[in-house]
Amino acid sequence: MKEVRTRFAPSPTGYLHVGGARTALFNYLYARAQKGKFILRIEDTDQVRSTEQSYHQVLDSLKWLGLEWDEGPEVGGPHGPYRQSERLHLYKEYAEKLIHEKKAYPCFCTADELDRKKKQREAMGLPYVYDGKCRNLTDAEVHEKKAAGMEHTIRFRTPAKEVIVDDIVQGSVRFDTAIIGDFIIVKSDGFASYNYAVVVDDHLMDITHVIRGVGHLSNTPRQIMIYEALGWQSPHWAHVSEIVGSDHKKLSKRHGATPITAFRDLGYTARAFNNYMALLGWSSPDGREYMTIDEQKSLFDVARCSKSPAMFDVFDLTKAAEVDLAQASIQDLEAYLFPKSKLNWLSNQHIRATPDAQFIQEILPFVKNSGVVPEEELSEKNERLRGILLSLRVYLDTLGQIKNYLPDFYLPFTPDPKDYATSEYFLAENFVSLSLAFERQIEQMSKGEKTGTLSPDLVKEAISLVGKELGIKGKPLFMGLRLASTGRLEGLELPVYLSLLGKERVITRLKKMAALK
RNA sequence: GUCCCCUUCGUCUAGAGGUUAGGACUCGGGAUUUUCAUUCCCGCAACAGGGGUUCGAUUCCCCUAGGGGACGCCA
Repeated sequence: MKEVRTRFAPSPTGYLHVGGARTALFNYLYARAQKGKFILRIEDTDQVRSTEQSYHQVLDSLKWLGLEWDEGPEVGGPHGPYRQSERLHLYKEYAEKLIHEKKAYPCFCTADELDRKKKQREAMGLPYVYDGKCRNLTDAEVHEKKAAGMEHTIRFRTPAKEVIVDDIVQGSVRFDTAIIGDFIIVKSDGFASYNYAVVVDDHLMDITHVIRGVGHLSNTPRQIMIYEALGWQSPHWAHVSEIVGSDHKKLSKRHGATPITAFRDLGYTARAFNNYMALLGWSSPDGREYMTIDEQKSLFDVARCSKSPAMFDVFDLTKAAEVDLAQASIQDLEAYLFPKSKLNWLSNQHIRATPDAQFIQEILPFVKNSGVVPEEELSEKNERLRGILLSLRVYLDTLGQIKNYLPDFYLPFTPDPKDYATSEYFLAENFVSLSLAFERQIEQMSKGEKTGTLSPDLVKEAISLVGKELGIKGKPLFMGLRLASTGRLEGLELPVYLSLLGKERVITRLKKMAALK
């Protein structure tokens, strides 16, 4: 059987967003599932809008997601070049062939002229189709106009017929070519237009499956006609649903789509993000939702993709309704995230599943970014930091959230009496004696220990001794001590918590809390 | 306006001519955790509406409504 070859073909006219990234993911997963190849091609024939900066941004995003392409920019391959701007000679070659065979023709209509006609039609409420003014120019006329230096485009001579797109996702869809008309395949700047270039490239690159957004479905009959005109075989089509935002509008660069890099900067792992994107429009046969990328690579099938649009339900509209999420800073985006989204749940699951060493390595930049950990302790070898991070990981939906927990372990303790005014454990009569007894026990028991260290076992022992000494047990004992020694009513298991805080900080907190009374 | 597509819990979705319409996230309740989170259990919650076809329709067909997309010398 023929090797499956899929491709992702972004245009470098902006950043990569969820819509495009999910298309890339599907192409990648399908190629992997079929043991085929995944090709990256850059569609930069829009000379006005394509930028080098955008090109790098798109590649960076794909790399972060881990969607490694087998052929394409930077890695090369036997079907190159992989940037359309470097394939101009190919488009020219086949355009000439089409003209020679009278399947395409030069058109000298100006943009202004066309624009005027279009507006007229629209004013009458009619759809615009090219009127075919240049369709039947004689060779002499063409010659003459060219000699006069008139700019021209090349139009495809659309046959009157019905084209059927046989689509893996959408089924059979019929189109009447009368509403398409003769369309431009080469622009007046000599660059191929999308519908033409994509056919030449896909054919020459031996693409077997075109997986893309359903927005392209209505372009497909044009492409099929070109395949036919050139005597080539069409690839298999798979038009997957679009992704819409919480407002039910398609995600696009102009409309609320957040750059992929923003999710990286927020502290989502690529593993979690891919998992979430895979679930947008696709479901695994057994219904499993938490999946590693390897599982996705073996399970993915474009035939299981849904036709109806999927909502990227990650931002809280009640907070972000009037905001342009595409422009928002990371800080702002964080505030607009819906804290209980499925993405966050998946992200938390993936963070927990990450091997320790990898987790530490991945979170370190975010730890650094929090700005509260001293430079000399900012290392994956630092035992205390490792302990803190590993203990805290179950709380994290994103790696970026670590900054909410770190100050407690690294910044000076400054309790505010107001916070405790109504706390039953603080108000308890024995609060101070509990505190004093605990401090004494800790001091006494840790005499022989290394400076600063406080083992969980030692803390456990101290707690029970204090309980016996003062005749307190149960919740009042544990919660009282928790408040007295940490200043908080929630957090890690107390012995672990205090051990990570270290002896000095615990003693300081005990003193400060007791002094508040 | 023309053409195309879509519509199952709030969200992601499974499903199939006969099911108590299933799962996941969220939410509510309970248990465990001497705290919070976790974990576990239980629960709330859906086939857009109207016509057909059929013994039987949420599933097939038509219409309506709503939504989306395409109608470029953008991709």
